[in-house]
Amino acid sequence: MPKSADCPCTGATLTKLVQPALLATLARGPMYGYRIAEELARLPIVKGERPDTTGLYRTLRSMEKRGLVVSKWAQSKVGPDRRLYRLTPAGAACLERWVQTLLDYHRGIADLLAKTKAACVRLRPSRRKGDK
Amino acid sequence: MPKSADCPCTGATLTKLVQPALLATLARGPMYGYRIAEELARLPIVKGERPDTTGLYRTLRSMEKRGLVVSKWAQSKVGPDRRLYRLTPAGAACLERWVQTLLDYHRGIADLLAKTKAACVRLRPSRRKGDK
DNA sequence: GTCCGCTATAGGACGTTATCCTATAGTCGG
DNA sequence: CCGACTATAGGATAACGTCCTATAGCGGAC
Repeated sequence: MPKSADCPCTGATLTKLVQPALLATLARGPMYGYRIAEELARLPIVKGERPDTTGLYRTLRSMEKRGLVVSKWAQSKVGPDRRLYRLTPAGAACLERWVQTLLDYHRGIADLLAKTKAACVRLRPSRRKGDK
Repeated sequence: MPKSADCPCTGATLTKLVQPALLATLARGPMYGYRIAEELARLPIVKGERPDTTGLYRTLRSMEKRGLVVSKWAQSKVGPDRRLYRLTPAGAACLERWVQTLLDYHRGIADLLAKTKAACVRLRPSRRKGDK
């Protein structure tokens, strides 16, 4: 997704499904990177393994540069300071655009799935006539 | 998706949804790049615009290197020669694995969509009490 | 008290992927 | 002959993902 002019929420690319997940998570209130990683790990889409933190932090920074989130340092009682991220109105608007994009993906993948299944059936007339 | 050891059909990444589309298209019979591009342009997932041909040709080459397809030159009566691609058994197996992966994506996106919608509702108590 | 592990953020390096621009070459119609 | 369409492909660059490493606070084990 070269051209960074348009947000991924326009559906320009399928990568970065992390972004809507991230925005949706931040919509529940301000949060910091490490915690967000834990939250994202629970999503079925990333199933289990916690996302690479380096990538996540970089994504957050780039989203801040694009005005979708803002951050400020906050103290912690149990460890090092945290960079607390908060959704901006632009981020909320972006999240709303994601709804349509995700609907498109959902339909598109359903279509692709149907075509893939059909292709598989066509490819394996393995067990034919008396197939039980 | 560094590690090229595992095929995208394992669900390692969301990029390259072109690949199942491509495999499903080739499952209907041998075809060449330019024509595949036309076919892909009809899919709802890429909606309208024909995919970048450079990327498509490179994807085909990499898939050949991975043994999913094989190619041979074929003459054309209406233009320059074409590189005809054909699915291999490995490619067919890959296509079958894609079914489960696409199912996972389908469910994952549905989940993400639900969470995104819920987040949007939470974010806009805009019109509240008497909202008509 | 020191080492180890957990929390928390981040840079460097590298490989992969996507896309823009350009090059090539055959065919056909005006 | 030149432009449009067909057909494939390299170069360059941007974007993205991930591995490795660095820093630093905190708490428990030994």
